[in-house]
Amino acid sequence: MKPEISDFLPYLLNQAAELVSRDFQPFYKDRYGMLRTEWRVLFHLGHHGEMTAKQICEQASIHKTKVSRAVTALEKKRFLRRETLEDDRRFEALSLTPAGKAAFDSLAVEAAAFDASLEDMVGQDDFEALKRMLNHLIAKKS
Amino acid sequence: MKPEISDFLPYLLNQAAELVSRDFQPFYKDRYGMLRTEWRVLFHLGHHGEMTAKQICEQASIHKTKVSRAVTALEKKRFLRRETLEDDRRFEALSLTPAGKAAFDSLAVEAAAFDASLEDMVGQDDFEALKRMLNHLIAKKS
DNA sequence: CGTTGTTAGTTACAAAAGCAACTGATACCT
DNA sequence: AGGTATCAGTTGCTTTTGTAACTAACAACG
Repeated sequence: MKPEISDFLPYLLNQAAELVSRDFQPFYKDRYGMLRTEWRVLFHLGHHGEMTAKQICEQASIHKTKVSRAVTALEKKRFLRRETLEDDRRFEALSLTPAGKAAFDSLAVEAAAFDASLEDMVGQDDFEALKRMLNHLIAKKS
Repeated sequence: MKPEISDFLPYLLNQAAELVSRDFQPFYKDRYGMLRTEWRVLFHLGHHGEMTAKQICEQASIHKTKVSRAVTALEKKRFLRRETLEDDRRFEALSLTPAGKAAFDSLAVEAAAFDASLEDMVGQDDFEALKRMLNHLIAKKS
């Protein structure tokens, strides 16, 4: 039997991620001029507070050069500040400035609304199940 | 209550898609020197037979410039041939050469095995449910 | 016809991502 | 201490992507 394209999970994940990301992009791009990686870094810092670049790399599975450039860009936008750790001067503690926090708060509200719209789209039960499965898959893979 | 990062569906989809894609990449990259978009185009042609570039764009939600370049690359690799449609000479019918079919067949087997390994990872019921939900989401979004 | 508009696909240029080599700092090992 | 290895983060260079303008073919309307 011929394999159906809609049966290959990597394809489905890519497609879904692509479509959903594209729809959310205007929120951080138009208002704040952020790139996707910048938004992701801001998101992580907003959620977890102070982190090092390495921690962001690991948690978000983003390559260190991408994070490095996003951090530089966010710093230039005055959304983030860095402070070298005194016990190990290779590390920098990254944290959001008040302006960064404000941007994060505002975007977090919009993200929540966007998420809710996705929930409406697929139905509440499926939505929870989908998140659970994706978390499971991510945990197994990373 | 603080929103958890693992509760934002676009983030989860991106993360899952990224991790899974990265794992499958070696199959088409190392053996055939293909890029991701090339593999996706090959995949579609392998499944659907003859198609135009536009049809691939629509079905796969890939931008036409990306498809155009992937088609050129696949043609250079002798995996694909184009034939201008006589009833409307703007269109080109794209089809796989025997070499392209062979590559597709081989990759389709590996893709199926890869998919099965993902099924093992998340469990059969969740796997089916996940695919169903993603298909549903994609249908609603595109 | 011929002019205007639209469509499939390409190309040129700019932005972003990937990769490998690098810097500065720490750890380890003798 | 001195030498080597390792690690966090950056930078330079190449590859890939995104955007907009373009070409060639068709359509519609006068």
